[in-house]
Amino acid sequence: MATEKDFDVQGFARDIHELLVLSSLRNGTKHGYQIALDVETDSNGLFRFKHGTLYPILHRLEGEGLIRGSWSTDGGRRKKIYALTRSGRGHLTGETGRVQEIVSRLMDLLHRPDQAPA
Amino acid sequence: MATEKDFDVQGFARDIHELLVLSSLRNGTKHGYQIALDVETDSNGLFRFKHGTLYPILHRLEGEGLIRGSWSTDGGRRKKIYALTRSGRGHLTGETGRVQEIVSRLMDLLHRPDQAPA
DNA sequence: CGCCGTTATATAGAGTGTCAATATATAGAG
DNA sequence: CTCTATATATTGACACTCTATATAACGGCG
Repeated sequence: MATEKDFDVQGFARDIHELLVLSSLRNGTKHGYQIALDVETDSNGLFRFKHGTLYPILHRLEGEGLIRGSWSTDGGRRKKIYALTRSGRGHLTGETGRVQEIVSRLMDLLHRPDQAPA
Repeated sequence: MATEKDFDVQGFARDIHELLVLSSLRNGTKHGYQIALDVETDSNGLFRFKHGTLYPILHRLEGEGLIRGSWSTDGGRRKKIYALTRSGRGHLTGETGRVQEIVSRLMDLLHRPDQAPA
């Protein structure tokens, strides 16, 4: 009985972005722009967010209760500071494991040695 | 000079499907329907193709010269038998390496231990 | 021998999400 | 005071998957 949610490429790509955001928030609260900068730095430029991609993700995650944002007008420039919720932290752990599992089974398939055809 | 094509989530999802097809063809020629069945079997049901997803991919790969298809009316029922081209085999090797690199850097980021905030 | 499920390929339309471009607004440099 | 960087947000174009439908022939069953 495969209770586990079955694989879906579309959702997989979306999950990667979400996990990058969640994971970036593990180390403390940040505003959106900072998340984008940090993800780019931490991945040595491999992963980067476009504005038009990042903000919808942030709103989606907030709507799901995985992060919580609060406005800060500190210094005059408004920023929306995001914090990882308890639920978000759990989601990060669980989904990371799920992605790890999928990725390892994918690479296993791709690296499987050639077999003689029946 | 980062010659390497930079990461793109959308293309990444597409690549996974393409690699599954290419990889399935390593072991010999197959028609589309058979590829779908084999991928599902080989991945223990984790990865599976919908008809509306598979055929466009097959046509795309054929257009790029990575696979070559030829019609077989053996027995009456028409099948389009696909074979991996030399170029396709090279692509499979190269892209598998690239995907491996990306996922390993992704998992590295996600598993990176929490750091004390500055 | 006609009915129907399986094999087999194909396309159209809907849905979802990324991406490029643009808009707004403030702080700080020159 | 203008220009760039910081900072958030939305809109429309585009790409790709997914659902549903169409076509067609094989094989089992009554």
